[in-house]
Amino acid sequence: MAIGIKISLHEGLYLRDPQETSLGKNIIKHSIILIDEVGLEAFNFKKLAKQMGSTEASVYRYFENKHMLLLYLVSWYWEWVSFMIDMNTMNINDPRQKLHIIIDTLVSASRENPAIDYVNESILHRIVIAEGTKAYHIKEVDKENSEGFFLNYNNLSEKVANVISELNPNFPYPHALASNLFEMANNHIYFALHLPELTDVKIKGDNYKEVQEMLEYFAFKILGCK
Amino acid sequence: MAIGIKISLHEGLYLRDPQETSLGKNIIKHSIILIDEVGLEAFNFKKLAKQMGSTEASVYRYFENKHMLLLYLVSWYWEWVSFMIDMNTMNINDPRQKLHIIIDTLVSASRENPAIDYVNESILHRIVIAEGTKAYHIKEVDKENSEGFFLNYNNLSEKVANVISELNPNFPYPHALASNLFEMANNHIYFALHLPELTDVKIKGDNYKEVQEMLEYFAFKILGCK
DNA sequence: TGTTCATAATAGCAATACTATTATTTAAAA
DNA sequence: TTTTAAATAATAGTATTGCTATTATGAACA
Repeated sequence: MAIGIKISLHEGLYLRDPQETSLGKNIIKHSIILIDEVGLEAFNFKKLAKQMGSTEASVYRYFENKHMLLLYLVSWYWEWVSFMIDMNTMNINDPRQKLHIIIDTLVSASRENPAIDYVNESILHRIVIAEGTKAYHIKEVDKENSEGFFLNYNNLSEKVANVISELNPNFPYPHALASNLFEMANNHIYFALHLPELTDVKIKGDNYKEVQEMLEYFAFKILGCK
Repeated sequence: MAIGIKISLHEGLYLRDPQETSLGKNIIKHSIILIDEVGLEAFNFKKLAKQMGSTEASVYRYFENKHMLLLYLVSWYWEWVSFMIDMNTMNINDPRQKLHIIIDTLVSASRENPAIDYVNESILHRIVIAEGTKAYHIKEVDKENSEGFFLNYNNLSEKVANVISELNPNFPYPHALASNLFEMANNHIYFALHLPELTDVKIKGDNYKEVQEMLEYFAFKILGCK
């Protein structure tokens, strides 16, 4: 099943492209597992190196620090979602149906057939849910945004905003609705699992159906078509 | 203007109640200023102690670590918002009008007349916007939630959910809409200032009018009353 | 007047976030 | 096949962070 996909990410995110070498791929693979396991705060390059049988200094030759590694992983995730949306909406013209597919992809991107063996999309999804906002809630946000470090997220927002505007050209907040759908999808999965007082949906096993239904309710109601 | 308000917070948040001593109040005051200035990542107790002319060890006798201090500040903020909502909706019965006031309070809580001299509500609002989600995006979230560390946020969510249900008893997602309004309010202020591609609203000076209008549009449209 | 309590001052230690240096392996070029 | 370059491993080291312990000072109070 390993099709030859290469997720394209901003060069400024890394010092050496991890997708080019086996050590690089190993860093990606194990960092996903380890961040999920211990959380971003307790995660560091020494533990990562130990776990993958390499050295701290070697990891540092790929990523400047753990913030950049997180940003890389999060960007990877959104680029992956964007790619899945493109695949799933191919040949579909009805914007209404496109938005349905976008929402479906948002909550279930992690369950799609894995095409890249060194990335466990399902665990990566958990990381984005739990740690994703830390990638841009930083003092250097303006500088990093101006350098294009958040392009994958920005582009996806633009893409979904276009579908929204197609569906309802008079809707005044297409970008806000787009980014709100992303945030809501992740937040309410997190809430359902950890802070149930903050939501009304439940998750059984890996069934995100209620989250998906809620997003559809919100999106189509806001857009005045339902 | 200093009315004798005491914001009531969960005892588990601190080791010693900072509201009880002048050193404690100083810790609150200066931590707000310093976190805003350098960001949560670069903030630590040594710098805080230095800035306020005290010692690291003294700060540690009030808060277990910087996570707990952040949680304290965030809880303080939400309790303050909750208090303001209660004040502003006193004697108002129409749930529709209540929701208007809630949204207004959410975006402008920081501009209200400051009643507690050692807390700069306006700066605290910036901290909650920029660092707030880090308070509950942690590995220990389940344990801390079960100990009631997020009660202020949970209670506010419940309060607003009740108003929503009053307004539209058939609406299936009152808690989700409530928490989404909180998150959206803060996110889109942050986006407008730092990641403008992710929103459609603009902020001029300290005028959050467009954010407020958007929240009203979303809330009332979703609830089917507009 | 003595006792208790909070804070200040200082020190110290283990872990973190990096950087530098050298040695070894691998892999491509001549 | 040898040379050379590049990537990685091994090791060490430094500055900062996160936190604890010890003692001294001063205020409060009984």
